[in-house]
Amino acid sequence: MKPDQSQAAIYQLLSYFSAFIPLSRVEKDLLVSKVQWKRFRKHQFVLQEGDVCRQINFVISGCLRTYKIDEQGNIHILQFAIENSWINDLGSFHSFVPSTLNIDALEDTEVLQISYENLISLYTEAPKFDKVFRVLIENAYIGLQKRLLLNISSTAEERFRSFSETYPNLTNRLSQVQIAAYLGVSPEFLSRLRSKAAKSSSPKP
Amino acid sequence: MKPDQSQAAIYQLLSYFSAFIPLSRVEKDLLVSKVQWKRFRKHQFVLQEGDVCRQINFVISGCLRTYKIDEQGNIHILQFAIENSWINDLGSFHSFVPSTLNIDALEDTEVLQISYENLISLYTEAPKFDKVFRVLIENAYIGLQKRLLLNISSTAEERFRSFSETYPNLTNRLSQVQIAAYLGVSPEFLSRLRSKAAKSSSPKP
DNA sequence: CGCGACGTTGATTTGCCTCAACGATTGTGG
DNA sequence: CCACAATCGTTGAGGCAAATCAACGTCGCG
Repeated sequence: MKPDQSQAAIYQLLSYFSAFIPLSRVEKDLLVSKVQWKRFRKHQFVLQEGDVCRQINFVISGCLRTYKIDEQGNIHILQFAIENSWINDLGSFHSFVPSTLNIDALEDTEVLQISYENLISLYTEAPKFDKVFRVLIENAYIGLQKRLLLNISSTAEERFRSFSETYPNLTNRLSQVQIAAYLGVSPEFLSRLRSKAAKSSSPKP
Repeated sequence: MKPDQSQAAIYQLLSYFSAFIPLSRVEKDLLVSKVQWKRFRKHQFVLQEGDVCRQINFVISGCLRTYKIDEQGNIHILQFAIENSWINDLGSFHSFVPSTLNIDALEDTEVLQISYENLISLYTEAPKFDKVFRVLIENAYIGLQKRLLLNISSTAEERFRSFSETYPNLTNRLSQVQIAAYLGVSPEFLSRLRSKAAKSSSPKP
């Protein structure tokens, strides 16, 4: 591990875990020994389509996104990850198959990574992490289910409202192109939705 | 536990687990002591909107569905569960909040249930089940992610083709109304898709 | 038997996309 | 530090995918 920045990053990771489950000194040390600090520049790839996803990523600062490119070349965003979020391609990670997804940086970003081998040994040496990651992924599953439901049952307008309310910070931080690709609408249509929403919320005299 | 049918059900559950992780005699006995056999008639509710989801369900035979009713009264299906599938509302189950989802039976159905208390004690007494359920939910997450991607990036026609290929058995077993509510299209439109697909695959002379 | 779900088909409407053009902003290399 | 390119957000016109509404035959079930 590098000193300096990585020390602060590790402190952040431990705080994150402590917030929802207490870890012993031994467990903390073990965890720290398994993570690796890394930095990505804006536009840099964290994972490229065709490669196997070999580590899970915990974002310390900045912003990453997971997306897929379809046959027509359109981008569809599965997930954004800002500070204190996890991001990776679980399917590829667990089955060692080449990923069909891309992960890249929307801002300069710091992450802590855990490789597959390290994660396995983490589970083996401290089974409590089975529980920790079970809870983490349960929450991710619940969130994903909500999003799917919103997608199959709502109009683009409702999805956008819901997104703005759920992630008010992301709404300013991301460009509309990114948000449109996440909501599954064209940037042009999102623009119309926004102007419509602005009009109805503050009717100019 | 009841004898007879429930014995066969328990055997089925143990086979299911053994297929992807070995369990010791002790772990098997513990698991068995935590489950309860139950039967639901066609149309019967397993979970109703407004109630807290208090157990997870493993389907032995038959078919259940999770769905949501929107403001206009339309039904949107999140999941079907046939033999050897799990079904429940995880969000409600873990947070003790009233569910916004319904689960009911599309056929007469047998399940094995594990209550919240029993699941917690199962985790406590045999931490290996943390790992077991971590893996289960990881797989569920991966599947859900695929479905979401399909929904935001594909036309109804592609989604239907994908569904037919992924679940050929369900395609016959379920009514088109159910499949339409799962795919997020109107039953009428699904009907048109089907007739179009039939035409193109076997062009009548 | 009769009633209500189901599947089908037609006509019309609508939510959203595509293509295109335009300023405003960003960023990049000379 | 400026010039030029690239990206972004906006707006308009036209088109397509899918919803809606409606009518009709069929089937299973009480």
